[in-house]
Amino acid sequence: MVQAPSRRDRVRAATTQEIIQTARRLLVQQGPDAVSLRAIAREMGMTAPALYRYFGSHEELLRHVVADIFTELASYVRAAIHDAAAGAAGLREAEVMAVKMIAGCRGFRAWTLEHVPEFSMIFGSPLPGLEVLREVHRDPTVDCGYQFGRVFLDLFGDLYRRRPFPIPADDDIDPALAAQLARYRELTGSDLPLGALQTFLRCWVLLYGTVSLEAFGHMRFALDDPAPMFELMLADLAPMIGLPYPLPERSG
Amino acid sequence: MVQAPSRRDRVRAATTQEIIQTARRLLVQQGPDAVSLRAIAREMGMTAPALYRYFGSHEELLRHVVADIFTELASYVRAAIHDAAAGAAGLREAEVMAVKMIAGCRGFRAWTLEHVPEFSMIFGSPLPGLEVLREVHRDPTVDCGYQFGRVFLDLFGDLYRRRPFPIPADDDIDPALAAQLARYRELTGSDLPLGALQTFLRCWVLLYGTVSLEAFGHMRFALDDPAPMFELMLADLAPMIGLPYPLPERSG
DNA sequence: CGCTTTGATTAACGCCGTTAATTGATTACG
DNA sequence: CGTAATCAATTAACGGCGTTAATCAAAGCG
Repeated sequence: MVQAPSRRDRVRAATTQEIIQTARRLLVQQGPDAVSLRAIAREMGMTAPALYRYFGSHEELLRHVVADIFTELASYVRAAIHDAAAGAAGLREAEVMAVKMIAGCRGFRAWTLEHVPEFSMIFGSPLPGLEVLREVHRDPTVDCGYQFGRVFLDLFGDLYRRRPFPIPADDDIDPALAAQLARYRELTGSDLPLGALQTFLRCWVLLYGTVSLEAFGHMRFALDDPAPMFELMLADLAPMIGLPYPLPERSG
Repeated sequence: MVQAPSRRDRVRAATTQEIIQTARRLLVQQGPDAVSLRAIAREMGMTAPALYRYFGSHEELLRHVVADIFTELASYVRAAIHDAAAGAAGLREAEVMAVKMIAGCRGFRAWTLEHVPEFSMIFGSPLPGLEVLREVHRDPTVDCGYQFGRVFLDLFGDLYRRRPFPIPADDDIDPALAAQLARYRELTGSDLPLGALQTFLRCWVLLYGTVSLEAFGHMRFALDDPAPMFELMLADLAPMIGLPYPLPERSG
């Protein structure tokens, strides 16, 4: 049986949240190097060691910040999908699904470009010493990362069930990959065929590559404004999942 | 008229190179946080302020490290392409080109996986305050980045001239993109049509996305070993540039 | 009331980038 | 040759960092 949280625990949780939000504000306003224990404490009218009541280390605090960012990104993308679906009432089902998928991808990009420091924190080079922890402690980062992945996976599954598109047969999938896809399917409790999961991951590679190149500025060697490349990517992505693209748009 | 470098200048350049190599060794052996002026100096039997004779700041030193890494990566990929070409003597021209292109991509991935810290440094989230400098100081980072890009661009151009593949006509390219592609073509002195450059950048997005997802571990939410995804990406990439894939391989 | 727990403090350690002042060696040249 | 200038390095110091230990005041509670 789970105990109801005491008043002190609630205060504690609230303070924890304040710390995370302060850290995010520093991240956004002054860059990643400004997210120091001392700066956060200063900002909150405390001293640095006080934060050790809430987090075991600077790195643990950062992992909670990452988790918070993942959660916000997930709800942002969910909202973008939801809004697009509302705006697409009356269209045929295939088109509604296309609108939702495109909106999810565009939402991901829009959030990223508005939150480059946060994006860097969750999708850039991993914090040193993070990977080892993946399986050890229950890391909030991992759970929230999964939660974000689920937004796209659910949408993708919805699309596949309503409007199945061509996917490779199990026998056409590299056995080494198929085994891992099966594990992933089990992990997520999905009921999609392996081929659909493979296509899902190919889409994720496309989306992540395009958006992170743009966010990190690694396309500036050629382009000042990589926005058209994103649309090109969508044009590549849509036929992979049986969607019409470009859509009949109602607004630019 | 350019003066011959004096003995002192040569010593200076040699020391500069030693510093950069020491920094890289620290990066590889002890991670990005270990690349501090003090640690580098310690490693070289000096004190930290001495390094200011060679670099104006810690960040400037890091930019030179980045440039050095770019240069090494470029020559690694060039060598991989060269070796593959040597091994493909006797095949038909289309197949030779395919072998070279695939070897370049595989070389890029292989180097990355063997040099994850270095890859993170040059292709991860940009160092804070870097982007503003792009146009101001002559930054070695930028030049060496271009030099790396040229490896693939040259190979790509070679391929297109020998075995033209379908590309979009100029009129089918988003005007906003076409203008930038024209600028890029001018910058690089290339003679490729805009459509080929567009295809080139789409390939770069695919390659970068796949490799960086793998290097940064952002695919571990689904796959322990993303290697099969790389081969899938190659299978997507090859038809974009008119190459047969999979190739008749001589060794796994 | 007294004891414990809680949440904070201050002081300190060793690290960092950076600057200023200084020192020793080497070079340049009158 | 001898002296002045230059160069490459040093030491000392500043402020900031993460982290730890010792301390302290208030709250909770028997």
